[in-house]
Amino acid sequence: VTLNDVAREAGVSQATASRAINGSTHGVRPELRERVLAAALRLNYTPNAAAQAMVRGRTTTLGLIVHDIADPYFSSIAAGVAQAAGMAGLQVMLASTEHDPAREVGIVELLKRQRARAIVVAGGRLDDRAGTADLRRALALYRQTGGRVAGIGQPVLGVDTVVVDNAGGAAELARELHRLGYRSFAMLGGPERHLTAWERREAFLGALADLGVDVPDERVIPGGFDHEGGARSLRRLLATGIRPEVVFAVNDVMALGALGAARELGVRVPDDIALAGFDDIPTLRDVTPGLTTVCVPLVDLGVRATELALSSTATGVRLVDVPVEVVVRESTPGR
Amino acid sequence: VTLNDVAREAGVSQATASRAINGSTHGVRPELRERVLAAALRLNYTPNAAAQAMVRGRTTTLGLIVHDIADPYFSSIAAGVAQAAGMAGLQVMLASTEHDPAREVGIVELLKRQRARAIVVAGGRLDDRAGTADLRRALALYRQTGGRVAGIGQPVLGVDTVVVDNAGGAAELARELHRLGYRSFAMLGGPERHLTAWERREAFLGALADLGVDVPDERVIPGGFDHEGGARSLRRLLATGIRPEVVFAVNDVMALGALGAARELGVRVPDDIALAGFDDIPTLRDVTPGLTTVCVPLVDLGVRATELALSSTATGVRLVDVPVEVVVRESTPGR
DNA sequence: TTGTAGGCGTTATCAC
DNA sequence: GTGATAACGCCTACAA
Repeated sequence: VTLNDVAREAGVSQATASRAINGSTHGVRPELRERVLAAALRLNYTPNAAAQAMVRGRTTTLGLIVHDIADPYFSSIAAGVAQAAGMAGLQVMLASTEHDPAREVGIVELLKRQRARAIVVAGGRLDDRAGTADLRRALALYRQTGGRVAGIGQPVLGVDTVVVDNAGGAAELARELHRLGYRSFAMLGGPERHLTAWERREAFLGALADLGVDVPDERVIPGGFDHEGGARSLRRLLATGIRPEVVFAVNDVMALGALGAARELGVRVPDDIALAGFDDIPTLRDVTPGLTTVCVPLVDLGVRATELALSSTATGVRLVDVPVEVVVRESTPGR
Repeated sequence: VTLNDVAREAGVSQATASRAINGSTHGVRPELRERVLAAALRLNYTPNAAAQAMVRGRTTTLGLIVHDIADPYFSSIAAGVAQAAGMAGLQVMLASTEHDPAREVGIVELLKRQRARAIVVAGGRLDDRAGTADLRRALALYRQTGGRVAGIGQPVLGVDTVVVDNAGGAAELARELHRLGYRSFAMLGGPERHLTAWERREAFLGALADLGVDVPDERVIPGGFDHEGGARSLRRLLATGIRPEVVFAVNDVMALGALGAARELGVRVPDDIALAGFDDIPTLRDVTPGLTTVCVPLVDLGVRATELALSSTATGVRLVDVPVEVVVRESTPGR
């Protein structure tokens, strides 16, 4: 059922029907207006968004690319994006890449096809030339067609980015732990080439070095960026016989994995070993002991990235720095 | 940049260009094909999905309606939907209603406008005539235009539904707790009119009654269906001076809220009071003590609902029953 | 205020 | 095999 049908049913021209239903309230007599609306209702008419998009040349879709929507980190960001997009009258097209870098490019191309108004890329980047370069290229092409883009994390995609102060947060955390009296550290460092993990590792180690504390390489355990990765890394660490006073996992999900592993091994947190994470995901409110971490305003990240994308221009790359804040909880009582 | 541009650039007709790029590989000489593809690449051409959708009369979009994407219950379901939709070559349009029932109707209408292929409604329903009726009507109208729909939860929307066995799970949980030796119960019952909450409450109480255990009304505390609701309800319960042996919160998120409240009040779980929830959200893996609950296969719910929607027909309502399973953990050690 | 007509980018049905 | 040409459903000058 098309606008044409409605017009005929109401006994008016298509133009009038169009104006009555969607357009300029201005210019249509109330009586006709009523008649058209009634006809539309009677016929269960709904404007065809595709047709509208075509003639208007743009859609009201905003694409959101995440690695895994079930991860509280991403779902919090998604909540922010959904919120901000809603305010702007846009619909969110969610794409979960399941950590497959090749899919990201495919998704960008799809969004380009759809003429999506903007794209928010929320995934943390790996430092792999190939994958990132492909995505960069795809995004550049998309922008070339008038699309707007914003990233979250590191400014490595050649687009406007909400930059999380990973280095500052990690350094501050290191200093705080030092202040609490810890002197023997270890780290669950995540993937070697993962940019976020890398930034947090380097800053943490750097700050400790500035304080005269050295962390030998064997105390920096690489591994997955997820729950299981954290668990495995902690097991590996403890298996070496090393017993640091405090362990820093480069994100909360890993820290929680480590916490579970410690529990299984009968290692008490924080009595036997202190533990800290990064992100302050909402899950933490339910965890005992409360996990010391660096609070990243996740929902806000989504909101800001959306706003950034919508206000972005075809040229130039803007960066928005987001401050983070150390939150000390029971998992690092000090000594 | 349109197909026309590409055709001109390649020196062929628009029809040929179309065939070369998208269509029937059959019918275009390899040489021309190459030329067209090269031109398309050079011009950064991307087919306009809106135009395609219009002429084809349908899209590859699947709508997903949830109350709050940041809630682990919904984000797990969303992961399942995303997965299944991906398999079927569809894109997921995520809509978060933020618990606003009026928005649901708006979203359905939007999806109808978009000519979305299907819609999955994941939100638990309130037993409010008005809200549900409006949504029912909107969905019926959508289906009338050829759209496919599946719901998750209770079959009250007049559409194919993945039905969670709330009653069976709650009853089984009651029996299990009884078997563990508990005789004094209380319940954090959620909203009075919330269907899911209602089913779980009734079944739990019914099963206990069958076992000869009575739960006085003052031990069934109504409240919000969320974290804060659980916390408040537990506080209210304890404030009355009642000290049940075990408390059943009608969902895990509420149970976690209650757990936090108990902790604040210095009430130990499970030593002073045992606690059980419902859903088995992923968050639970990180919580101590391990929470006894009824496991609902959340991701699977999303997958099945998606499949159900895609295979649904214009007429008739099919129901898919999903079994649930009681999982006993440390929060109910028995007595 | 209302109607007419052209065009948005594709695909598909025809002839050639 | 390839190329005109007619839809698809809607919006919007422009004309009346």
